[in-house]
Amino acid sequence: MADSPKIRKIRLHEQLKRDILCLDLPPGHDLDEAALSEKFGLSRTPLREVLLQLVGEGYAEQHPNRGCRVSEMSHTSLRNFFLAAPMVYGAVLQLAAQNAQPLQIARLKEAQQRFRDALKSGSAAARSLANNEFHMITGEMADNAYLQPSFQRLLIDHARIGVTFYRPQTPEMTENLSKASEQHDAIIASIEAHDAAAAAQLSTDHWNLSRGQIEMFVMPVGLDGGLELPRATEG
Amino acid sequence: MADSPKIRKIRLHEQLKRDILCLDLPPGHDLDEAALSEKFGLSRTPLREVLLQLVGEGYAEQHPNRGCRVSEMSHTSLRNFFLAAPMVYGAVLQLAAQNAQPLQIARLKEAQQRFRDALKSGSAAARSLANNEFHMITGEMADNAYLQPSFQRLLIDHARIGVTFYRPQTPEMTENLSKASEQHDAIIASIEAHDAAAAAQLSTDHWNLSRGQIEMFVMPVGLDGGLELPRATEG
DNA sequence: AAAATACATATTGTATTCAATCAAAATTTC
DNA sequence: GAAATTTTGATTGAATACAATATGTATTTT
Repeated sequence: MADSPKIRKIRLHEQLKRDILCLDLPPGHDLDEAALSEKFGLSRTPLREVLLQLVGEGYAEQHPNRGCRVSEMSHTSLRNFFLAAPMVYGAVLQLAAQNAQPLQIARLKEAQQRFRDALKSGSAAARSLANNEFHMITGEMADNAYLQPSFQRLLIDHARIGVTFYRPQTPEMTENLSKASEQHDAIIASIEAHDAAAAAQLSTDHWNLSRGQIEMFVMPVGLDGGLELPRATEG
Repeated sequence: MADSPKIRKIRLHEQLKRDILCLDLPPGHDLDEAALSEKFGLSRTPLREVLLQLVGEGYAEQHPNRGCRVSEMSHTSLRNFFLAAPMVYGAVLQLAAQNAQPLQIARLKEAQQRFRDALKSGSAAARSLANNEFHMITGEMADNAYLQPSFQRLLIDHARIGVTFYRPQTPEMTENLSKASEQHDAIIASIEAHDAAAAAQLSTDHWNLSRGQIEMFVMPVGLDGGLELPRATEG
């Protein structure tokens, strides 16, 4: 097992990204330099470079003299997410359909297989990470350096939202997950056919499904029946 | 004149950004650590952090064991730029119209004044930088952390393209510049009126004007008259 | 003479050390 | 006893020293 500082640095980077995506490192969590430095066997200098990279990629935020923290997720960011995501996702999938290379399509199919596996046996985190990988590949396919940065940031919070909200607890939610998987298959087909229009439509559909799922969590149907509510108090 | 390492670091960051935007540091130019370190009176450690930040912001690219270079601009990137820019610019201006704060509007007006000044007296670089500041403020107004990264990257290359192509050499090009200035005024008005639809339309107009100007350079009208052309040969 | 290999040099990457800044706790003063 | 100030501990930021990697040149071999 090769193990050099360079390898450790890459591992650290990958590990932190995964931990942030699946909320093992929750929003706002302090990324302590000394602790991480010791844990990953790297001195603080290369470690800080990794943290700066994460900041550049949108995984973390830097506060002067206060170190780095995992990017926050507020109600404001959620709203902005819903505003930007449909547009960027649509554009990316259209371009993906136009530009996808055979090798990338093969990788997309593999990712989709992993997503299917995660649906059966995995946790919410595993599903979300697999879904993230799938969409990351579509981003590569689009091959547009100007869209990529926003797309990447959207994917970060899409994954984190997914971990939070995609915990199937009702039959309808489980059904939605298999629908999402079917849509992935359709997306692959549209990309393989280089059908940009179909890809755009599928993007909309996929997005609407995702949004519906999230809405079920954010705005659940109220509970029926005889809860004894305390009298309202000011304060 | 206060002068601490922190200040020098910020100055270095600002200076490099400006130099890259106005092509004083052209695409592909090597950002030598030792040289910059000496020039700005900083050790290599904070200098490297600035370079990493520039990489994260899209100003530079990092190659393992080969240091950092100013981001490249190829025909591919130009095409991708034209694909992404109208969409993102439109979205940003709409959101700017919705969300702009009075203080930001005041700053936008100041930026527009500087743009007007640059039109009269400045160089192509000065005009492009002033234009860049104007649009940067609209990006702040939009206040959407997901769109911001792509918008920022577009602005970088918009500025660099501007320096290259916005050198008025014909009356029509000069006329275009004052049209652009008028459009800025109209954009300010639409933002101040919180009229998102008007802002969207102006974004399209502004973009079309910009694209037309660039096209005049990329695809100039052919030269008339008696050039003795060699016989066509197969390549 | 051309190609390949080895060596020298320059540059990047990492580690360690030192300085500055911030937050919190304890002491002093009102 | 409460508020303000000083002091202390911890953490971030910068500089220097060291190691590894790559490129270019020179020498050797075919």
